[in-house]
Amino acid sequence: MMKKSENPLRELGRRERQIVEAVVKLGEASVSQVLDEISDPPTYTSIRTMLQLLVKKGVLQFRDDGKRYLYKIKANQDTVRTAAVKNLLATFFPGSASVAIATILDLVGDRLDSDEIDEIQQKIDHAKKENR
Amino acid sequence: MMKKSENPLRELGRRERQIVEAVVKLGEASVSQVLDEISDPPTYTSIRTMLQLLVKKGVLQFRDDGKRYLYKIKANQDTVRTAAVKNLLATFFPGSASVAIATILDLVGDRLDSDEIDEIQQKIDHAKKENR
DNA sequence: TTCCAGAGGTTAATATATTAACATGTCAAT
DNA sequence: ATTGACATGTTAATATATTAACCTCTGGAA
Repeated sequence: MMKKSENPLRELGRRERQIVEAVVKLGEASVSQVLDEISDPPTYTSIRTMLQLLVKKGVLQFRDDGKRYLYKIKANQDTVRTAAVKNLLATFFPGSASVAIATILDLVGDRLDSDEIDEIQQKIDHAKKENR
Repeated sequence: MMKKSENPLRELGRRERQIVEAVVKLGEASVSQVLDEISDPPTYTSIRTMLQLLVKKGVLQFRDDGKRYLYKIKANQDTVRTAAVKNLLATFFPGSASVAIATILDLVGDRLDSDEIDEIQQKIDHAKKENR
């Protein structure tokens, strides 16, 4: 039924979003790690409060790791990624996914290794076949 | 110099962001159009207030169109798109741009027309050459 | 001509996000 | 054993985002 907004990041305020994105990027993170990841951070305590809040909101979850907590996003990583991509396409590249891909390639194309290129090539070939 | 945060959307609250994204998606939009674009909208007046605020913050600009205003994002579209892609990659696909592309292809691959596929294919070929 | 729909101007109330103070516990090094 | 670094628990103050009321203006329909 897809309740609670299909995008786990849409309902967040500025700082909340920033913190969740840091956690997503790190995969799993302690308060300190989040603090280090943020460029214009508030105090340690403030970040802690936000992390707690995000847990209460159901966006993050946490577990014990010795004496500290490690936080990570509650939703499945693939779900999160897919939602992020969907939003990117719908908002910034409506009806032109190829331009989105072109933008990515322009940004990082020369840093892809051949394995990755092959992988993409396969997907393209598949798309070609589907489309024929 | 890249002041004022390299990403024009990073500093925004929940609703602010939602409204800016609607404007970006529409390219240029009136208050009513933004209202129609939002799934859980507040009142017309509230949206108007937010649009004004976003203009004051320098995120949007507006112009007369007969008796109403049309709003659009202030930054160059290409800048906005690039920033969005950069953020997507850094946050959700760190070090794996190819997975990002694969995700896009999985989402819309079967809806790409052959022109678009060719375009992507060219970019891939180019990347292959660069990488050799 | 009157009236209504739909636009913008201004200002204030409210809700929420954000920050952080203060207190306590624990472990490791001295 | 004491101290300092680093962690959490709790609670409150503050800033900001968000909502919307109330007003005027204008053009077209009745």
